[in-house]
Amino acid sequence: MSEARNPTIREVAKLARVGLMTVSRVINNHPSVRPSTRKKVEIAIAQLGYRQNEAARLLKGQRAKMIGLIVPDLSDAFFASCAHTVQHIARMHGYMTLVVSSERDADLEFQQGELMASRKVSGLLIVTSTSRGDERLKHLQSTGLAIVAFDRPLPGADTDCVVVENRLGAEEATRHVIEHGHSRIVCVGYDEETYTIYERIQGYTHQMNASGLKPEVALGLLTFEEVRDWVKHLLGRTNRPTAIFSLNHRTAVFVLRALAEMQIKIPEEMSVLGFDDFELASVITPPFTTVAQSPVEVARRSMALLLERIQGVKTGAASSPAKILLPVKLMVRSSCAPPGKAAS
Amino acid sequence: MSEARNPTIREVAKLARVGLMTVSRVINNHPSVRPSTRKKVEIAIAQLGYRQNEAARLLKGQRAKMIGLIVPDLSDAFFASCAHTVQHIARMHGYMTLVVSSERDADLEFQQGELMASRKVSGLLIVTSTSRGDERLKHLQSTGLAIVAFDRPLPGADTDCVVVENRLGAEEATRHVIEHGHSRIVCVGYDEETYTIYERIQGYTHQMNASGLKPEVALGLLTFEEVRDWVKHLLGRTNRPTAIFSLNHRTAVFVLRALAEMQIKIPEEMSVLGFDDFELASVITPPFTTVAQSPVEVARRSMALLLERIQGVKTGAASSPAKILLPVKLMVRSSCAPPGKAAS
DNA sequence: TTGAAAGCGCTAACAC
DNA sequence: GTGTTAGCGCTTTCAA
Repeated sequence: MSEARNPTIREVAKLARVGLMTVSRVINNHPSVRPSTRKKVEIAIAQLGYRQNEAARLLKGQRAKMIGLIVPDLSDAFFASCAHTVQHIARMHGYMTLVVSSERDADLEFQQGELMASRKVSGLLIVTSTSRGDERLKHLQSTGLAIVAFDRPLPGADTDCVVVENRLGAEEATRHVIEHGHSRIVCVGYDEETYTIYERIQGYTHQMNASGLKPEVALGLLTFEEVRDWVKHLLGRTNRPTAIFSLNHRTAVFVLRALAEMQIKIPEEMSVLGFDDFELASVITPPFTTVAQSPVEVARRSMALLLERIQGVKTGAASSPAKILLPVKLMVRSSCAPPGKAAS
Repeated sequence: MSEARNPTIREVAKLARVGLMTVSRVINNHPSVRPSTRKKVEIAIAQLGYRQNEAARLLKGQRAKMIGLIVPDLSDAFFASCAHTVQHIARMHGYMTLVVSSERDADLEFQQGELMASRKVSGLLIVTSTSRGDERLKHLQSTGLAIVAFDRPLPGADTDCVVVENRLGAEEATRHVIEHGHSRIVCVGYDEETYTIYERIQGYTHQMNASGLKPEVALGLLTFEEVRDWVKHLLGRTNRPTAIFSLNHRTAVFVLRALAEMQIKIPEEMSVLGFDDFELASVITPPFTTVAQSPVEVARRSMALLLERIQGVKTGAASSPAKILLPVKLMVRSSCAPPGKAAS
């Protein structure tokens, strides 16, 4: 139990034979310190292995060198990748990252956001699970906290925001299927409350209508069993759909599993494609066509915005919120083909 | 900019018409407060929406209601799942979670661990990337910090530790292949420095030897290209191996990809199995046989230990370190079969 | 059982 | 350019 107490600013001052404030100024890069003095202090700091005590700074009203990250589900590959990148960049800039899974619960999200704010984080990065109309988190902004929403805008959004071209991506995917000659294309997803899904539905619907086809959207399929039953039902229909477009990863996996279980051949008997790429998409049989978005890029841009905003808050410049729209990419693989005879 | 300053203990005291200390005692559940007094204070607290200022507590030498989590790579599905669970449980107990990816860099890991300690986290949960002989992190323990290692023990370990039956799992997997009639079974992984891989190699080797077969281990295959070349070389050998056992997820995916690219049929022309289960293992063709471990369970047990230890540190009881060994499960699917003619 | 005083390590405001 | 003073909100010590 060698209670090696950390050296304080006072000890540094004594060793460098200067006043407390001089040390403080050196630490905070205040300009008005003579270079020679600065040198002395820096040497003392190095010698003692001095490090700032954040608690003391906080008590004086400063913000912590921490940023908060709230995502719906940290065990989701997409968000995990975002978190990884966020944390990495944060570290590069001297911040640590407080991470929370909101479990897709708006109340929890709000409560944890407040908690982070009360911990004086410098900024908040958030993939919201609130629905339209829930603007509770926004008020944190007025306390001078930098906030960036990503993947989905914060309702009533006047925060910086980074999202991808969900609508365009879904349109392109739908067009891709249509160009293969399909006309009965259904799309599946859970929960149109979620901004991303909602947007993708819009894209899908728009493209279907533009091509004179009738859109058909299935929602609320949360478990594998539900998806399987739905697929089964689908296959039994007269004039059954010949293509399935899944609006999110989870559902895509369920569809694939269900189809495999029923020994339906992809793409001969059913074309399938999904939104959200995944590592094994090109490894599975057949290689799965998806709309890919880059979690790394989303996180990178979000952090850049946040860091800027943190600077800005410091210098008092509350510029108007930035809106960044990132491209997606249709990864054409082999799960789409012209509708086969079996399906006609 | 409604600078709604948080109420302080002083204001609560004034409102409740008691001294500062009484409020402090109520907050900290100190026994010697008359129930009636306590009541008054509690009402005042509720009325003002008072919350403790952690910075001030820290300054007085208390620990933060935070725990630190260090993993090699947060974007890895296994660790992401661990992080999710850790964070969840931490939250349930009133802690926030500081997360760091060490990028498999021992120096970074150490540095971030120290940083967390200087932030006065209550406990540290860590999947180390240090190799045998690097005991730098251990000294943090002597400052009274609760530490639990999981997935891998901390070198020179006298910390609590939660790991899985890597050795037994590898043995069982190897036996499974042998029972299918294979005799030329190679195993692949990256880096035998990593504890888990090392253990699995031991298990594989032990079982091979026990069955009178010659073990063959390929290591250091980090990129897809390297794996592909290795697989290609393997297939060209006279008396080529008939089964590949991958010791980690990443390599397994590469092997699968390489085999698919070369149009080698699994399991007819090559049996394959891997350590570490993944969501799509049962969806891909053919369903992939793996040794599964539960990240949720690993994280759950680790957090339980950490929470206990935090309590213990508080009450001064430094019990001897717990070592927990969690079972793994061989998920028999269809990627292993008796060696075919093509391979003989 | 309760309260008053001291000070944790730092920085903002003001002197020099 | 540099030092001195006064707290930030809390808990620890000691006195009542």
